Amino acid sequence: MSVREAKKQRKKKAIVEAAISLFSAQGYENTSIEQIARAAGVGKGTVYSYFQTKKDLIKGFCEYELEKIHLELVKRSNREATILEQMLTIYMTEFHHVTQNREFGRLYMRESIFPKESDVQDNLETDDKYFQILFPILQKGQERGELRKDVELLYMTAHFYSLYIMIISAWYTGRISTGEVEPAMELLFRQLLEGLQPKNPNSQVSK
Amino acid sequence: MSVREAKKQRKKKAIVEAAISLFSAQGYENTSIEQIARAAGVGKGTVYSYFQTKKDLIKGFCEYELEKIHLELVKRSNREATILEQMLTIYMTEFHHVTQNREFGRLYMRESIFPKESDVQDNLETDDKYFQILFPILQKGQERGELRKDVELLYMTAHFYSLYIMIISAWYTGRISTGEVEPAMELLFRQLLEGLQPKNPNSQVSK
DNA sequence: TACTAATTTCGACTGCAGTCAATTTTCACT
DNA sequence: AGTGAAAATTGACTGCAGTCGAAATTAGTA
Repeated sequence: MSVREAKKQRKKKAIVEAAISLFSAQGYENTSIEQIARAAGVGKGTVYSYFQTKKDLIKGFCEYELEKIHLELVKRSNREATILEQMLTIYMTEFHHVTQNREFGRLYMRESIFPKESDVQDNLETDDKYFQILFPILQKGQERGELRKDVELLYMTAHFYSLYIMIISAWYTGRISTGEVEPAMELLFRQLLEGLQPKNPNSQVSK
Repeated sequence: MSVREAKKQRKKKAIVEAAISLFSAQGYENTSIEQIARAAGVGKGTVYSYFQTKKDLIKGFCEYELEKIHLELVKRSNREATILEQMLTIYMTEFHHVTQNREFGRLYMRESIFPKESDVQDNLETDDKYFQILFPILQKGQERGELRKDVELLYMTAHFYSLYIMIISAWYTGRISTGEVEPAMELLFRQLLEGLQPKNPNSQVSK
Protein backbone atom coordinates (compact mmCIF):
# COMPACT_ATOMS: atom_id res chain seq x y z
CA MET A 1 0.00 0.00 0.00
CA SER A 2 1.33 3.42 -0.94
CA VAL A 3 2.06 6.07 1.65
CA ARG A 4 -0.91 8.01 0.39
CA GLU A 5 -3.29 5.10 0.82
CA ALA A 6 -2.04 4.34 4.29
CA LYS A 7 -2.53 7.91 5.39
CA LYS A 8 -6.04 7.94 4.01
CA GLN A 9 -6.96 4.84 5.92
CA ARG A 10 -5.53 6.20 9.12
CA LYS A 11 -7.36 9.48 8.73
CA LYS A 12 -10.62 7.83 7.90
CA LYS A 13 -10.36 5.71 11.00
CA ALA A 14 -9.47 8.71 13.12
CA ILE A 15 -12.49 10.58 11.84
CA VAL A 16 -14.91 7.72 12.48
CA GLU A 17 -13.52 7.20 15.95
CA ALA A 18 -13.71 10.88 16.81
CA ALA A 19 -17.27 10.97 15.51
CA ILE A 20 -18.42 7.94 17.48
CA SER A 21 -16.82 9.17 20.64
CA LEU A 22 -18.36 12.62 20.35
CA PHE A 23 -21.76 11.32 19.26
CA SER A 24 -21.79 8.99 22.23
CA ALA A 25 -20.76 11.70 24.64
CA GLN A 26 -23.01 14.52 23.45
CA GLY A 27 -25.48 12.99 21.03
CA TYR A 28 -25.66 13.20 17.27
CA GLU A 29 -27.50 16.50 17.02
CA ASN A 30 -25.25 18.29 19.46
CA THR A 31 -22.05 17.41 17.68
CA SER A 32 -20.83 19.54 14.82
CA ILE A 33 -18.68 18.39 11.96
CA GLU A 34 -16.14 21.01 12.91
CA GLN A 35 -15.83 19.49 16.37
CA ILE A 36 -15.28 16.08 14.85
CA ALA A 37 -12.70 17.46 12.46
CA ARG A 38 -10.77 19.12 15.25
CA ALA A 39 -10.93 16.00 17.42
CA ALA A 40 -9.62 13.95 14.53
CA GLY A 41 -6.86 16.47 13.82
CA VAL A 42 -8.02 17.37 10.32
CA GLY A 43 -9.82 20.23 8.64
CA LYS A 44 -13.57 20.35 8.18
CA GLY A 45 -13.29 19.95 4.43
CA THR A 46 -11.33 16.74 4.89
CA VAL A 47 -14.19 15.14 6.77
CA TYR A 48 -16.35 15.86 3.76
CA SER A 49 -13.85 14.29 1.42
CA TYR A 50 -14.28 11.01 3.30
CA PHE A 51 -17.99 11.20 4.10
CA GLN A 52 -20.50 12.97 1.94
CA THR A 53 -22.88 13.94 4.74
CA LYS A 54 -23.06 13.88 8.48
CA LYS A 55 -25.39 10.89 8.31
CA ASP A 56 -22.75 8.93 6.42
CA LEU A 57 -20.64 9.01 9.55
CA ILE A 58 -23.36 7.06 11.30
CA LYS A 59 -23.50 4.64 8.43
CA GLY A 60 -19.76 4.10 8.63
CA PHE A 61 -20.10 3.16 12.26
CA CYS A 62 -23.17 0.99 11.79
CA GLU A 63 -21.66 -0.97 8.96
CA TYR A 64 -18.69 -1.67 11.15
CA GLU A 65 -21.03 -2.88 13.90
CA LEU A 66 -22.99 -4.99 11.44
CA GLU A 67 -19.80 -6.70 10.47
CA LYS A 68 -19.31 -7.66 14.09
CA ILE A 69 -22.89 -8.84 14.41
CA HIS A 70 -22.56 -11.05 11.39
CA LEU A 71 -19.46 -12.67 12.80
CA GLU A 72 -21.21 -13.19 16.10
CA LEU A 73 -24.12 -14.79 14.29
CA VAL A 74 -21.95 -17.23 12.44
CA LYS A 75 -20.35 -18.26 15.72
CA ARG A 76 -23.62 -18.58 17.58
CA SER A 77 -25.53 -20.36 14.92
CA ASN A 78 -26.78 -23.79 15.72
CA ARG A 79 -27.82 -25.54 12.57
CA GLU A 80 -29.62 -28.25 14.46
CA ALA A 81 -32.07 -25.92 16.18
CA THR A 82 -35.52 -25.30 14.76
CA ILE A 83 -36.11 -22.48 12.31
CA LEU A 84 -38.02 -20.60 14.98
CA GLU A 85 -35.12 -20.83 17.39
CA GLN A 86 -32.53 -19.85 14.82
CA MET A 87 -34.54 -16.87 13.60
CA LEU A 88 -35.10 -15.73 17.15
CA THR A 89 -31.39 -15.97 17.88
CA ILE A 90 -30.48 -13.97 14.81
CA TYR A 91 -32.94 -11.17 15.30
CA MET A 92 -32.52 -10.97 19.05
CA THR A 93 -28.76 -10.69 18.59
CA GLU A 94 -29.37 -7.86 16.20
CA PHE A 95 -31.85 -6.24 18.55
CA HIS A 96 -29.35 -6.46 21.36
CA HIS A 97 -26.94 -4.32 19.40
CA VAL A 98 -29.68 -1.83 18.66
CA THR A 99 -30.41 -1.44 22.37
CA GLN A 100 -26.73 -0.72 22.92
CA ASN A 101 -26.81 2.07 20.37
CA ARG A 102 -30.36 3.27 20.39
CA GLU A 103 -29.83 6.56 18.62
CA PHE A 104 -27.48 5.22 15.97
CA GLY A 105 -29.76 2.30 15.32
CA ARG A 106 -32.69 4.59 14.77
CA LEU A 107 -30.89 6.80 12.31
CA TYR A 108 -29.48 3.80 10.50
CA MET A 109 -32.80 2.02 10.12
CA ARG A 110 -34.44 5.16 8.85
CA GLU A 111 -31.82 5.53 6.20
CA SER A 112 -31.67 1.93 5.17
CA ILE A 113 -35.41 1.29 5.08
CA PHE A 114 -36.54 4.58 3.59
CA PRO A 115 -33.41 5.96 1.94
CA LYS A 116 -33.08 9.21 0.08
CA GLU A 117 -33.46 8.81 -3.64
CA SER A 118 -29.80 9.56 -4.12
CA ASP A 119 -28.24 6.94 -1.88
CA VAL A 120 -30.39 3.95 -2.56
CA GLN A 121 -27.79 1.58 -3.87
CA ASP A 122 -25.44 1.76 -0.91
CA ASN A 123 -27.71 -0.42 1.15
CA LEU A 124 -28.16 -3.19 -1.34
CA GLU A 125 -24.84 -4.81 -0.62
CA THR A 126 -25.45 -4.80 3.11
CA ASP A 127 -28.68 -6.66 2.41
CA ASP A 128 -26.75 -9.21 0.41
CA LYS A 129 -24.73 -10.13 3.47
CA TYR A 130 -27.98 -10.78 5.30
CA PHE A 131 -29.23 -13.05 2.63
CA GLN A 132 -25.99 -14.98 2.75
CA ILE A 133 -26.66 -15.71 6.39
CA LEU A 134 -30.36 -16.39 6.15
CA PHE A 135 -30.59 -18.34 2.91
CA PRO A 136 -28.72 -21.47 4.01
CA ILE A 137 -30.65 -21.64 7.25
CA LEU A 138 -34.00 -21.33 5.54
CA GLN A 139 -32.96 -23.69 2.80
CA LYS A 140 -32.06 -26.31 5.32
CA GLY A 141 -35.43 -25.67 6.94
CA GLN A 142 -37.10 -26.48 3.66
CA GLU A 143 -35.05 -29.62 3.25
CA ARG A 144 -35.94 -30.78 6.73
CA GLY A 145 -39.61 -30.23 6.00
CA GLU A 146 -39.95 -27.42 8.52
CA LEU A 147 -40.73 -24.89 5.83
CA ARG A 148 -42.80 -24.98 2.69
CA LYS A 149 -40.83 -25.59 -0.46
CA ASP A 150 -43.17 -23.55 -2.62
CA VAL A 151 -42.20 -20.23 -1.04
CA GLU A 152 -39.12 -18.59 -2.50
CA LEU A 153 -36.28 -17.99 -0.07
CA LEU A 154 -36.39 -14.28 -0.78
CA TYR A 155 -39.99 -14.20 0.34
CA MET A 156 -39.20 -16.29 3.39
CA THR A 157 -36.60 -13.77 4.51
CA ALA A 158 -39.00 -10.94 3.71
CA HIS A 159 -41.59 -12.39 6.11
CA PHE A 160 -39.20 -12.63 9.02
CA TYR A 161 -37.46 -9.38 8.31
CA SER A 162 -40.73 -7.49 8.05
CA LEU A 163 -41.76 -8.66 11.50
CA TYR A 164 -38.39 -7.64 12.83
CA ILE A 165 -38.72 -4.11 11.48
CA MET A 166 -42.21 -3.89 12.88
CA ILE A 167 -41.10 -4.94 16.35
CA ILE A 168 -38.17 -2.56 16.35
CA SER A 169 -40.54 0.20 15.36
CA ALA A 170 -42.89 -0.75 18.19
CA TRP A 171 -39.93 -0.58 20.54
CA TYR A 172 -38.76 2.80 19.28
CA THR A 173 -42.26 4.23 19.54
CA GLY A 174 -42.55 2.94 23.08
CA ARG A 175 -45.41 0.57 22.38
CA ILE A 176 -43.39 -2.29 23.82
CA SER A 177 -40.60 -2.30 26.37
CA THR A 178 -37.22 -3.94 25.99
CA GLY A 179 -38.29 -6.98 27.97
CA GLU A 180 -41.37 -7.51 25.87
CA VAL A 181 -39.47 -7.71 22.61
CA GLU A 182 -38.42 -11.33 22.80
CA PRO A 183 -41.78 -12.82 23.74
CA ALA A 184 -43.52 -10.66 21.14
CA MET A 185 -41.06 -11.74 18.48
CA GLU A 186 -41.43 -15.39 19.35
CA LEU A 187 -45.19 -15.18 19.26
CA LEU A 188 -45.27 -13.36 15.93
CA PHE A 189 -42.76 -15.72 14.34
CA ARG A 190 -44.76 -18.69 15.56
CA GLN A 191 -47.96 -17.26 14.15
CA LEU A 192 -46.21 -16.57 10.88
CA LEU A 193 -45.07 -20.17 10.64
CA GLU A 194 -48.48 -21.54 11.51
CA GLY A 195 -50.41 -19.04 9.41
CA LEU A 196 -53.31 -16.82 10.35
CA GLN A 197 -55.92 -19.12 8.91
CA PRO A 198 -57.38 -21.85 11.06
CA LYS A 199 -55.89 -25.22 10.15
CA ASN A 200 -59.35 -26.65 9.96
CA PRO A 201 -61.86 -23.84 9.53
CA ASN A 202 -64.68 -25.72 11.21
CA SER A 203 -63.12 -27.00 14.38
CA GLN A 204 -60.89 -24.39 15.96
CA VAL A 205 -60.61 -23.95 19.65
CA SER A 206 -60.24 -20.58 21.31
CA LYS A 207 -57.15 -20.58 23.43
CA MET B 1 -65.10 31.41 17.30
CA SER B 2 -63.29 34.57 18.25
CA VAL B 3 -61.70 36.81 15.67
CA ARG B 4 -58.32 35.71 16.92
CA GLU B 5 -59.08 32.05 16.50
CA ALA B 6 -60.45 32.54 13.03
CA LYS B 7 -57.36 34.39 11.94
CA LYS B 8 -55.15 31.68 13.32
CA GLN B 9 -57.00 29.01 11.42
CA ARG B 10 -56.79 30.98 8.21
CA LYS B 11 -53.10 31.59 8.63
CA LYS B 12 -52.35 28.00 9.46
CA LYS B 13 -54.17 26.89 6.35
CA ALA B 14 -52.36 29.47 4.24
CA ILE B 15 -49.04 28.25 5.54
CA VAL B 16 -49.76 24.57 4.87
CA GLU B 17 -51.02 25.37 1.40
CA ALA B 18 -48.01 27.51 0.58
CA ALA B 19 -45.74 24.77 1.87
CA ILE B 20 -47.37 21.97 -0.11
CA SER B 21 -47.40 24.02 -3.27
CA LEU B 22 -43.73 24.96 -2.94
CA PHE B 23 -42.65 21.48 -1.87
CA SER B 24 -44.46 20.02 -4.86
CA ALA B 25 -42.96 22.54 -7.23
CA GLN B 26 -39.36 22.51 -6.06
CA GLY B 27 -39.02 19.62 -3.63
CA TYR B 28 -38.76 19.59 0.13
CA GLU B 29 -35.04 20.20 0.39
CA ASN B 30 -35.03 23.10 -2.03
CA THR B 31 -37.74 25.03 -0.25
CA SER B 32 -36.84 27.29 2.63
CA ILE B 33 -39.08 28.26 5.49
CA GLU B 34 -38.59 31.87 4.56
CA GLN B 35 -39.96 31.20 1.09
CA ILE B 36 -42.98 29.50 2.58
CA ALA B 37 -43.51 32.38 4.96
CA ARG B 38 -43.39 34.93 2.19
CA ALA B 39 -45.73 32.89 0.00
CA ALA B 40 -48.18 32.62 2.89
CA GLY B 41 -47.90 36.33 3.59
CA VAL B 42 -46.50 35.97 7.11
CA GLY B 43 -43.15 36.33 8.82
CA LYS B 44 -40.73 33.46 9.28
CA GLY B 45 -41.25 33.43 13.02
CA THR B 46 -44.96 32.97 12.54
CA VAL B 47 -44.43 29.75 10.65
CA TYR B 48 -42.54 28.48 13.67
CA SER B 49 -45.34 29.46 16.00
CA TYR B 50 -47.63 27.09 14.08
CA PHE B 51 -45.17 24.30 13.30
CA GLN B 52 -42.24 23.41 15.45
CA THR B 53 -39.99 22.16 12.68
CA LYS B 54 -39.89 22.00 8.93
CA LYS B 55 -40.78 18.33 9.08
CA ASP B 56 -43.96 19.12 10.95
CA LEU B 57 -45.21 20.85 7.85
CA ILE B 58 -45.01 17.53 6.07
CA LYS B 59 -46.83 15.86 8.91
CA GLY B 60 -49.60 18.43 8.71
CA PHE B 61 -50.08 17.62 5.08
CA CYS B 62 -49.84 13.87 5.49
CA GLU B 63 -52.33 13.73 8.29
CA TYR B 64 -54.73 15.63 6.12
CA GLU B 65 -54.16 13.12 3.32
CA LEU B 66 -54.59 10.20 5.71
CA GLU B 67 -57.95 11.57 6.69
CA LYS B 68 -58.95 11.44 3.03
CA ILE B 69 -57.61 7.93 2.66
CA HIS B 70 -59.57 6.72 5.63
CA LEU B 71 -62.76 8.15 4.22
CA GLU B 72 -62.02 6.54 0.88
CA LEU B 73 -61.45 3.23 2.62
CA VAL B 74 -64.74 3.33 4.43
CA LYS B 75 -66.51 4.00 1.15
CA ARG B 76 -64.68 1.31 -0.76
CA SER B 77 -64.89 -1.36 1.82
CA ASN B 78 -66.78 -4.46 0.94
CA ARG B 79 -67.53 -6.46 4.02
CA GLU B 80 -68.47 -9.51 2.04
CA ALA B 81 -65.09 -9.89 0.36
CA THR B 82 -62.48 -12.24 1.74
CA ILE B 83 -59.94 -10.99 4.26
CA LEU B 84 -57.25 -11.24 1.63
CA GLU B 85 -59.22 -9.05 -0.76
CA GLN B 86 -60.10 -6.49 1.88
CA MET B 87 -56.55 -6.19 3.15
CA LEU B 88 -55.27 -5.84 -0.38
CA THR B 89 -57.78 -3.09 -1.08
CA ILE B 90 -56.84 -1.20 2.05
CA TYR B 91 -53.11 -1.33 1.60
CA MET B 92 -53.18 -0.79 -2.14
CA THR B 93 -55.33 2.30 -1.63
CA GLU B 94 -52.77 3.54 0.82
CA PHE B 95 -49.94 2.68 -1.52
CA HIS B 96 -51.64 4.55 -4.32
CA HIS B 97 -51.52 7.73 -2.27
CA VAL B 98 -47.88 7.13 -1.52
CA THR B 99 -47.07 6.90 -5.21
CA GLN B 100 -48.81 10.22 -5.73
CA ASN B 101 -46.62 11.84 -3.09
CA ARG B 102 -43.46 9.83 -3.12
CA GLU B 103 -41.26 12.28 -1.28
CA PHE B 104 -43.82 13.21 1.37
CA GLY B 105 -44.66 9.59 1.94
CA ARG B 106 -41.04 8.74 2.52
CA LEU B 107 -40.48 11.48 5.03
CA TYR B 108 -43.72 10.66 6.78
CA MET B 109 -43.02 6.96 7.09
CA ARG B 110 -39.55 7.62 8.42
CA GLU B 111 -40.94 9.83 11.10
CA SER B 112 -43.85 7.66 12.06
CA ILE B 113 -42.00 4.34 12.09
CA PHE B 114 -38.74 5.50 13.63
CA PRO B 115 -39.65 8.76 15.36
CA LYS B 116 -37.32 11.04 17.24
CA GLU B 117 -37.42 10.42 20.95
CA SER B 118 -39.14 13.75 21.47
CA ASP B 119 -42.14 13.34 19.20
CA VAL B 120 -43.12 9.79 19.81
CA GLN B 121 -46.61 10.29 21.10
CA ASP B 122 -47.91 12.30 18.15
CA ASN B 123 -48.17 9.19 16.04
CA LEU B 124 -50.05 7.04 18.47
CA GLU B 125 -53.42 8.60 17.77
CA THR B 126 -52.98 8.21 14.03
CA ASP B 127 -52.41 4.53 14.63
CA ASP B 128 -55.63 4.36 16.59
CA LYS B 129 -57.57 5.44 13.55
CA TYR B 130 -56.02 2.55 11.67
CA PHE B 131 -57.02 0.07 14.26
CA GLN B 132 -60.54 1.39 14.13
CA ILE B 133 -60.67 0.49 10.47
CA LEU B 134 -58.88 -2.83 10.67
CA PHE B 135 -60.30 -4.30 13.85
CA PRO B 136 -63.89 -4.79 12.71
CA ILE B 137 -62.76 -6.32 9.43
CA LEU B 138 -60.46 -8.78 11.11
CA GLN B 139 -62.98 -9.52 13.80
CA LYS B 140 -65.53 -10.39 11.21
CA GLY B 141 -62.91 -12.57 9.57
CA GLN B 142 -62.54 -14.46 12.82
CA GLU B 143 -66.26 -14.86 13.16
CA ARG B 144 -66.57 -16.17 9.65
CA GLY B 145 -63.86 -18.72 10.35
CA GLU B 146 -61.42 -17.17 7.88
CA LEU B 147 -58.98 -16.24 10.63
CA ARG B 148 -57.79 -18.01 13.75
CA LYS B 149 -59.55 -16.93 16.89
CA ASP B 150 -56.50 -17.50 19.08
CA VAL B 151 -54.52 -14.64 17.60
CA GLU B 152 -55.19 -11.25 19.14
CA LEU B 153 -56.48 -8.60 16.77
CA LEU B 154 -53.54 -6.35 17.56
CA TYR B 155 -51.20 -9.08 16.39
CA MET B 156 -53.29 -9.70 13.31
CA THR B 157 -52.94 -6.08 12.29
CA ALA B 158 -49.26 -6.19 13.11
CA HIS B 159 -48.72 -9.04 10.66
CA PHE B 160 -50.38 -7.28 7.77
CA TYR B 161 -48.95 -3.90 8.58
CA SER B 162 -45.43 -5.25 8.85
CA LEU B 163 -45.64 -6.71 5.36
CA TYR B 164 -46.97 -3.42 4.09
CA ILE B 165 -44.04 -1.49 5.53
CA MET B 166 -41.66 -4.02 4.08
CA ILE B 167 -43.14 -3.75 0.60
CA ILE B 168 -43.13 0.03 0.70
CA SER B 169 -39.51 -0.11 1.72
CA ALA B 170 -38.74 -2.47 -1.15
CA TRP B 171 -40.43 -0.01 -3.48
CA TYR B 172 -38.56 2.99 -2.12
CA THR B 173 -35.25 1.17 -2.39
CA GLY B 174 -36.04 0.21 -5.97
CA ARG B 175 -36.09 -3.51 -5.33
CA ILE B 176 -39.55 -3.71 -6.83
CA SER B 177 -41.28 -1.49 -9.35
CA THR B 178 -44.70 0.11 -8.97
CA GLY B 179 -46.35 -2.59 -11.03
CA GLU B 180 -44.85 -5.36 -8.97
CA VAL B 181 -46.23 -4.08 -5.70
CA GLU B 182 -49.70 -5.53 -5.97
CA PRO B 183 -48.75 -9.07 -6.96
CA ALA B 184 -46.00 -9.12 -4.34
CA MET B 185 -48.41 -7.95 -1.69
CA GLU B 186 -51.00 -10.51 -2.66
CA LEU B 187 -48.46 -13.30 -2.59
CA LEU B 188 -47.05 -12.30 0.78
CA PHE B 189 -50.48 -11.87 2.34
CA ARG B 190 -51.51 -15.25 1.02
CA GLN B 191 -48.39 -16.88 2.43
CA LEU B 192 -49.00 -15.16 5.74
CA LEU B 193 -52.53 -16.53 5.91
CA GLU B 194 -51.44 -20.03 4.98
CA GLY B 195 -48.31 -20.01 7.10
CA LEU B 196 -44.75 -20.84 6.17
CA GLN B 197 -44.90 -24.36 7.52
CA PRO B 198 -46.09 -27.17 5.29
CA LYS B 199 -49.66 -28.17 6.13
CA ASN B 200 -48.57 -31.73 6.20
CA PRO B 201 -44.83 -31.92 6.65
CA ASN B 202 -44.49 -35.26 4.88
CA SER B 203 -46.42 -34.76 1.69
CA GLN B 204 -45.68 -31.36 0.20
CA VAL B 205 -45.44 -30.74 -3.48
CA SER B 206 -43.01 -28.28 -5.03
CA LYS B 207 -44.91 -25.77 -7.10
C1' DT C 1 -63.37 55.15 24.58
C1' DA C 2 -59.11 54.45 27.26
C1' DC C 3 -56.01 51.64 29.47
C1' DT C 4 -53.62 47.26 30.56
C1' DA C 5 -52.49 42.51 30.11
C1' DA C 6 -52.11 38.66 27.16
C1' DT C 7 -51.31 36.87 22.83
C1' DT C 8 -49.40 36.93 18.30
C1' DT C 9 -46.19 38.48 14.80
C1' DC C 10 -41.94 39.60 13.14
C1' DG C 11 -37.26 39.60 11.19
C1' DA C 12 -32.49 40.21 12.81
C1' DC C 13 -29.46 36.95 14.73
C1' DT C 14 -26.89 32.39 15.86
C1' DG C 15 -24.94 28.19 14.72
C1' DC C 16 -24.09 24.58 11.76
C1' DA C 17 -24.12 21.58 7.27
C1' DG C 18 -22.16 21.51 3.21
C1' DT C 19 -19.22 23.96 -0.88
C1' DC C 20 -15.23 25.43 -3.28
C1' DA C 21 -11.16 27.81 -4.85
C1' DA C 22 -6.67 28.25 -3.23
C1' DT C 23 -2.82 25.85 -1.12
C1' DT C 24 -0.10 21.92 0.29
C1' DT C 25 1.40 17.21 -0.17
C1' DT C 26 2.43 13.06 -2.80
C1' DC C 27 3.95 10.68 -6.82
C1' DA C 28 6.07 9.43 -11.25
C1' DC C 29 9.56 10.38 -14.18
C1' DT C 30 13.96 12.37 -15.56
C1' DA D 1 17.63 15.96 -6.51
C1' DG D 2 14.40 18.43 -9.52
C1' DT D 3 10.01 19.12 -11.89
C1' DG D 4 5.36 19.12 -13.06
C1' DA D 5 0.96 16.81 -12.72
C1' DA D 6 -2.45 14.69 -9.71
C1' DA D 7 -4.48 14.14 -5.39
C1' DA D 8 -5.49 15.65 -0.82
C1' DT D 9 -6.30 19.27 2.52
C1' DT D 10 -8.02 23.40 4.22
C1' DG D 11 -10.94 27.08 6.23
C1' DA D 12 -13.44 31.07 4.61
C1' DC D 13 -17.88 31.35 2.68
C1' DT D 14 -23.03 30.53 1.56
C1' DG D 15 -27.55 29.42 2.72
C1' DC D 16 -30.88 27.84 5.70
C1' DA D 17 -33.20 25.94 10.18
C1' DG D 18 -34.47 27.41 14.24
C1' DT D 19 -34.36 31.22 18.33
C1' DC D 20 -35.66 35.24 20.74
C1' DG D 21 -36.71 39.72 22.36
C1' DA D 22 -38.98 43.65 20.76
C1' DA D 23 -43.12 45.47 18.42
C1' DA D 24 -47.87 45.04 17.06
C1' DT D 25 -52.40 43.27 17.63
C1' DT D 26 -56.33 41.64 20.31
C1' DA D 27 -59.15 40.87 24.52
C1' DG D 28 -60.87 42.24 28.84
C1' DT D 29 -62.36 45.84 32.01
C1' DA D 30 -64.17 50.17 33.63
